[in-house]
Amino acid sequence: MKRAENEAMTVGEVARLANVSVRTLHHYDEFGLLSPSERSEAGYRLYTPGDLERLHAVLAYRELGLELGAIQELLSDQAADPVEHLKRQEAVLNARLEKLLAVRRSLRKQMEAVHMGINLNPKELLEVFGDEDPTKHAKEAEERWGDTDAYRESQRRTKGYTKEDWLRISKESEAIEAGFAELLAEGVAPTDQRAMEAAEAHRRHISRCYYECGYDIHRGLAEMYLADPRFTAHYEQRAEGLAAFVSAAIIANAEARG
Amino acid sequence: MKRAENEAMTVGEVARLANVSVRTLHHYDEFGLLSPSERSEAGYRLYTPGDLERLHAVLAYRELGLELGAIQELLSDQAADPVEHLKRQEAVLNARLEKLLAVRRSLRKQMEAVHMGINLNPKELLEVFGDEDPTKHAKEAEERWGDTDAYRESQRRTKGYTKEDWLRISKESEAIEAGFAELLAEGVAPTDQRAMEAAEAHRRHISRCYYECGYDIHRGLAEMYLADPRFTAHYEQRAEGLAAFVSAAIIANAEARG
DNA sequence: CTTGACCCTCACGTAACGTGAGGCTCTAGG
DNA sequence: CCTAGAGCCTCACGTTACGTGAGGGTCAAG
Repeated sequence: MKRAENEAMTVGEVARLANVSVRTLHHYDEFGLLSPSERSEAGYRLYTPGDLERLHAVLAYRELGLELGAIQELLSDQAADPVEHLKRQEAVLNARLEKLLAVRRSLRKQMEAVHMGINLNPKELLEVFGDEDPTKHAKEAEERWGDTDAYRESQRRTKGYTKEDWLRISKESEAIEAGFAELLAEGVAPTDQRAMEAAEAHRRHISRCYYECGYDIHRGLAEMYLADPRFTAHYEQRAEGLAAFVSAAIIANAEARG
Repeated sequence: MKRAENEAMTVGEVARLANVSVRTLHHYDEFGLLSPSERSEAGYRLYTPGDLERLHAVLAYRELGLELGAIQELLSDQAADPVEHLKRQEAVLNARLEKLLAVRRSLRKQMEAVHMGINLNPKELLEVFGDEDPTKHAKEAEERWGDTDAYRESQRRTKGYTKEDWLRISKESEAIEAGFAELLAEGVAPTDQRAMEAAEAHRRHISRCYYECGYDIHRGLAEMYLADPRFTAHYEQRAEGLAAFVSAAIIANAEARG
């Protein structure tokens, strides 16, 4: 057992986990996109958790149709912190989603046309494919992204966060959580007006600082706070029952306003 | 001007229209997937409207990630009428959409984790990519589709439409349209209860026979009936003002129930 | 009758792996 | 201890869906 203290995984294990082929991992290694940080004495590739994280980013970008070279550039971009990557990924993904939705609209229009015995002319149907696929050939990806609404939107919110900004954001979330904890301590019900206001503040905070968070998405977060022990723990370590309280408040708020 | 009566288009024109490269069209020709039905005396490829229709189907399937060989099989499948193709495309597309939405959920979870200072373990993040991409390697596509919820759902509705079924469906839409026309003739307002019931019947008819049609999608159809002259004409030829009436009734119904 | 925009047919290049070939390495069982 | 089988290694050529010229006709305009 030359494997680093049970930490590292072999190619096969990683491949199964990420549902990619071993060859793919070899390829990424060869390409220099993802080289395992360790090797066993026998020369076996050993992937650390850190490597897995990188792999995750790679796969996320790949899923969005970026070329390996472009992915490499993005991942080696020093100026980009993890949140930046996540935002980029979401921006590209949103563009991709919009495209697919457009295709679906076109499909439904065709079905409706058949339904009504109408002949659509092929030219107009082809137009759906006309708007450039924003994920293809993503050289100068930065520029391209500037072209998508989603990215502009995302950028508009995050334009040049400075250290002070981050400090302020972190203080804000602190204040919001503290607010929840206080209400809980006072014995206020999560369906109370004040709890719902706290939930709304939480939602708006996310929307301002991270991503557009509608009521349905917010509801999803509420569920996760209870379903995922790590998120639960985050709240529980401040006060017992806080996770459930926050979750309930968010849901009540979503019901009321969403 | 050897071009067949102004009907056919050259590669370049088609390429621009469909936003693909000329080479791509050459490739499809060479591959036998889409050979223009005509050639000019000089040997220029000339695409007829029929060819454009086929190209549209090809691009739709391609957009969904199918391989050219698979697309060819599908398009040469005699047993499949146009509606069948559209349904297949929608089924695959829905699977693709679900996948992307899953990735987006994962991204948001990560952002939320950063937001809360939590460390997600890479293994679980990789799991998002774990569920097979239903569009990849679409040999025996039929079988694979049988694996996606969307397709089962779609199939469940359409299982073995016979000629009588089609006749019944066509009679149903006839009846629905006649119902609208009658209400219009009686001078009933589109916001009237009876008009909204007709709209609801229309929506349910589509849902039963074609695809899941929610209120928002239905609203989209209503807009299209006014925006696209061919759809407008379809209703107007039955009665003047019918297109606007149907459209208004659908919207009223969606507002009320959606 | 030339010029520029298109078109043709080869034909080789590329990206992201797939698919063996030939050969170590590791762990469980006899 | 030894062997089988599953897993790993490094070449290295194959594949898909085009990209990218090369070399050479075609066509409408001036």
